[in-house]
Amino acid sequence: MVTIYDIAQKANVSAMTVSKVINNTGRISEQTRKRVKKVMEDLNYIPNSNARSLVLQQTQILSLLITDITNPFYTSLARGAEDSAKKLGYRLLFGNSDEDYIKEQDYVDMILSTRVDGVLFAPAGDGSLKNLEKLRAHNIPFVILDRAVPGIESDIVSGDSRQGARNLVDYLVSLGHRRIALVNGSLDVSTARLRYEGYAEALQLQGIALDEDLVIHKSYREYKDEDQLARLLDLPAPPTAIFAANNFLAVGVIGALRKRGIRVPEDMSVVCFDDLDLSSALDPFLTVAAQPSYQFGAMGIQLLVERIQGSAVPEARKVVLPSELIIRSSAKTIGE
Amino acid sequence: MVTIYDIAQKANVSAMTVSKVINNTGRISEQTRKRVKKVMEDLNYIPNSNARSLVLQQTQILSLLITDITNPFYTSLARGAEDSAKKLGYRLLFGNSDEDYIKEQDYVDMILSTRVDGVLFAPAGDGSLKNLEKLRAHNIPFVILDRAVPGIESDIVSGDSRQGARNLVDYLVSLGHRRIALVNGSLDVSTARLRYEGYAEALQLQGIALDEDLVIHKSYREYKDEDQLARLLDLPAPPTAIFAANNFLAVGVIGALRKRGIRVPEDMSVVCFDDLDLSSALDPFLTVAAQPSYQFGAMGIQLLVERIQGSAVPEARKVVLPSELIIRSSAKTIGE
DNA sequence: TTGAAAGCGCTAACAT
DNA sequence: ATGTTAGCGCTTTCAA
Repeated sequence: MVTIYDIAQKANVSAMTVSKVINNTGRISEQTRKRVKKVMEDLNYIPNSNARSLVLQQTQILSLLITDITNPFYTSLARGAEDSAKKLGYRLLFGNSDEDYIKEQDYVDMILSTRVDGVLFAPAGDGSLKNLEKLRAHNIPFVILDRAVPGIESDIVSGDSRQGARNLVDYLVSLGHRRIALVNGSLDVSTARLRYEGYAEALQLQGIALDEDLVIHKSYREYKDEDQLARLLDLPAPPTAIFAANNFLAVGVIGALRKRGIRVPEDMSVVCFDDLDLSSALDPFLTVAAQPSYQFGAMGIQLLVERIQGSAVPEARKVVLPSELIIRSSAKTIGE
Repeated sequence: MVTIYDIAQKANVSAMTVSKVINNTGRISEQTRKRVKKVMEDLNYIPNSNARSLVLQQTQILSLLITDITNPFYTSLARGAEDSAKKLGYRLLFGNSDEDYIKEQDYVDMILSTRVDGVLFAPAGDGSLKNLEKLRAHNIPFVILDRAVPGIESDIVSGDSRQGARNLVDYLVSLGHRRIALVNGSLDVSTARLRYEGYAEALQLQGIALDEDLVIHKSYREYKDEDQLARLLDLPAPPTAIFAANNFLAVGVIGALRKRGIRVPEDMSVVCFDDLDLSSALDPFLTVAAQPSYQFGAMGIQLLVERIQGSAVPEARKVVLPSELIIRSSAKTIGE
């Protein structure tokens, strides 16, 4: 491998001079600089960033940990993070926890040993607490994405789950629905709790009694489980509308409904949190509370880098990105 | 930061002994091992992988470079790569070139300076040649994904674009179509060339003259450009079916068709290469030649690690993953 | 303007 | 079974 010493020798200077040329530090005569640069090109020299990191005590690497790479919400978020990181001169080390605390922990260990400069962390849920505490114990700056974790104070970029849920339920009520089911994520996850709260609040404000029989808590990823849904539909007074707490659950719900011959929206209205990606453009069908996922990533990196570089950054900044109600055709006026 | 020296001191041993405990090398008495381990835990010690990489001359990092993180094909591929890398003890450094040679080059430089052990490289197109040559010049093992690049001999995992295209066209012909348009990617990309060839071959075998007026070459990502499509539809004898060379182009085509009030499949049949993701489960609509994208990634990592670790690996292994024709409802018998 | 020396955290090779 | 030495490629400090 070509090192600065190879360059130094060929250019008849010291390694130190080469280093200065590379980093544009110190005073170097124009002549020397040119000569060194020439040799670097001739020899195809590429600095070894491991050696650099070792002495500098910083890597210029940021880590992004998400929970589900197949979900367009996170894909788009990743894109925002990547663009932003690139712009700011950082590399992105990428991890996918699959909503699994163990996998998440493995990634935390990897992150720690890589000595990344900071972490953009989308927690799997409340159980992420000890993983985040570990990062903190090692003084790695991090910004939390999407889901708050009780017990951790930090910068966080999140959506407004409560408000988004209320908008969705309000909308359904405005269509005449009163038996509205909630197919929720696990209560172990802050956004699921907030969506549940928003759902409950909206109902209360509309003077509709909350019926716990109409509420299912599963996981954001268990969109294929149809048993619980069956129970919902076999109720003496089944719902006329379903609010799915995320996009995947909505897809699962609709799939299961169709299997039973229940048409959406004719026989059942369905709305959800989070949009689907481009392919839904084929059939702009789902009525959703869409979140600005790209912004989650871009903004997250920005906060993170500010915290890494900035001296006087306020503690625990909370950025809340609003969701947008996009009315399409998966919900309709009741009884029409 | 806690180093092996801190551990060594607390445990009353030398740094070397600590190193041996960490790596399970050399002979260490059970007693010493226990004591050292205890101290490591007490001090929350995490090895510095940069220092390790520097002396070992290997990083245990693999790089994955894809061209479009928003495309489910690559997302799924990334997931396969990630799972596989994790299983084999490698970290994954992730890059997205956006089908852009310049961005791709930036990533190559980053990869080089990180001294990754190997690269899984999905090229943007033929112009990736010099980027791949650069990797080769620096002796970084790589495996190419999806698109062959003329001038580069290497391990490669690709689909069977020619055969997939033929299947799709044959299917359309079997439905009675004879004026079949091709909305293709750029001829700068091997898969686009092969899909074009497959298209042409299928037509010829069916005794249908190829009409270049029915062929459009754009880019795999330009799914929103409607001008060229308009030209196609305004032809004296417009097509009755369209073969889109990838999923995004199909979405664009269908969107544009609908804007003009042309229904799919009633007025126009549409098929494409590559499936959409889960969200298409909502409306299993598109008839596609689906590729096993997860396998692309998983298999790619496997070949890559074999090449990195293995001594006697044959040169330039070519793995071809077949596509599967999935017939849904975006194409129908002509005139029915 | 340039360079020598020391050290970042770790491990291979070689003692003891 | 354990320790000493040297060095991976780079930069900081200080001296020339």
